[in-house]
Amino acid sequence: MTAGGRHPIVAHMTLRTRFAPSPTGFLHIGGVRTALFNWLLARHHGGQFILRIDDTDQQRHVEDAVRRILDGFRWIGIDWDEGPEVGGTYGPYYQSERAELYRKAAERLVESGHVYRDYSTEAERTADRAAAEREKRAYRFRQLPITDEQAAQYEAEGRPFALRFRVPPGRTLVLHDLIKGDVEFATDEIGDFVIVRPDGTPLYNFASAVDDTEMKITHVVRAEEHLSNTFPQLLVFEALGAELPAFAHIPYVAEPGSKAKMSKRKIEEYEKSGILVYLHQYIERGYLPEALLNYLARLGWSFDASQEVFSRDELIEKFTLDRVNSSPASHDQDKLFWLEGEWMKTASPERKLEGVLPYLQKEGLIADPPTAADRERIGRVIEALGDRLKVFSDVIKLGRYFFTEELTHEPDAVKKRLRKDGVPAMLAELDQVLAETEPYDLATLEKAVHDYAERSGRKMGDVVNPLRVAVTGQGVGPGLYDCLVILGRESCRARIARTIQMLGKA
RNA sequence: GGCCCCGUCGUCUAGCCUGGUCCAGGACACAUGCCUUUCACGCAUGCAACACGGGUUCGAAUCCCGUCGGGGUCACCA
Repeated sequence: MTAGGRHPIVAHMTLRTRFAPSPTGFLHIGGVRTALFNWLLARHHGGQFILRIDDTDQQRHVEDAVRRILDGFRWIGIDWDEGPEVGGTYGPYYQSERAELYRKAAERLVESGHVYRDYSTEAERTADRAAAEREKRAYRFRQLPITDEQAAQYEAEGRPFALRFRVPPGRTLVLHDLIKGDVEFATDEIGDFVIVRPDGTPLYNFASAVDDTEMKITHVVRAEEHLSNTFPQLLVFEALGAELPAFAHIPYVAEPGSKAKMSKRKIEEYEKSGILVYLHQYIERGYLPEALLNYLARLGWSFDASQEVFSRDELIEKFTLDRVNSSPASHDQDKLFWLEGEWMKTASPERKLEGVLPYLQKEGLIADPPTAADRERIGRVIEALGDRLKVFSDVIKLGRYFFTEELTHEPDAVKKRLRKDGVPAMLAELDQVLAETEPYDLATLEKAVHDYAERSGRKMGDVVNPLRVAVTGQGVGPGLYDCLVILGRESCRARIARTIQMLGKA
């Protein structure tokens, strides 16, 4: 038996891909990337992308988790043709609502003899597994010998049973994976696997194959940890007499600086070192969706030897599976951040203003809703910040002082720029310069400060830097004259006075 | 442990299928310099890799074998 065609992308049929998240916790960027590859493949070929919720294993709080997943996709710009909220002709799209479909499929497999009732208990299986381990042989579940009388008796007792797939011995399965190439797997390596629990709920390897068949999925693109799982699924497809989809197993996303898969247990550790692994963390920090989309697409995929920056449309146009790498890629926070900066450069002032708003409001630095004056000031701050603003939340770190009269001096900057002989006296003179500069605008201020430097025989750096720290409290930031103008004369003079006072005290 | 996948600069990758144009190209990061009032941006330069060992060949990152390393999977999880 072989799976997938050699020319799997067939023109006459519509290409259909799917992403099937289980609604537990948050969306991981590795998961988003898997969804993205599915989506790009569908969009590139004018096909459909389906969202299916794999919720066979849990009951509560599913709706909330699903909503978070959906919101995440909407944010990054991945839309789905069928699935939750939009419906579709092959629904329902929640596995928990597809019980009847699974039951029918299981029934067919029982009738055709591919599946049998397993009355084993957990204790028995545990013992067998332990025995196998002791004897250093692999544990593979096989049907226990059972007499007709026993079977009849169990049935009469109403003894619970699971449905197991009878794996044919001695066969070699071949998968023509679109990324990994041909992969062979011996059925002797596969134990008889459970397809339906005693309570009637289906298991992944079965439900997945049934759904992919029913939903007419043509291309299964998923993370490579499913590669081994594919073989039992192949058996299910075959037993069902279903047409096989093509498979593409993409490498997983490894943790930064390593080839190890990102681990849920290390999330806190990652966050401490500035590594974000959940989609919502990027949203909360004010990343641009196109930057993350660009980054995720490039992780394990490339178009040519040089292009790094891709718009959404360009990705759709250029994405093909044959350019997907077959080895794992580790998450690179620095590269993402660089891409973020590249995309932020393309954002309009209006968009930046809207993006920055929530952070200022959360900090109580502007009114909610913002006043016209707030908007006006934010616009000027954004312009002054320029390329320094990489993610929206940076507005707090970089520009807090524009929105509050509280002046907190950064210790390092004070030490470097203000703790020098003659600085308080110079600041007092500069205060006079600011007081007398008329009009109080960029060009005039610049000339005034220049003249002062010349007059007092100082280098520009020795004037400008202390003055910056005096009015902003920070050693780095936008151009000094931008700061002076945005802050305004009165505020600047007040800040200088406070700085002189502070220097006198310490 | 069995089986399966993977192995090019620190990282993302191009090149590998169809051996020579590769003393291995691009990007991020890092370093230095320029620009500049700081930082960011921009520009220039630099650092830096074919996991190892055999073989095939006139010639190997590219083909073959082995070793080592990393990962996945062996569930009534997905």
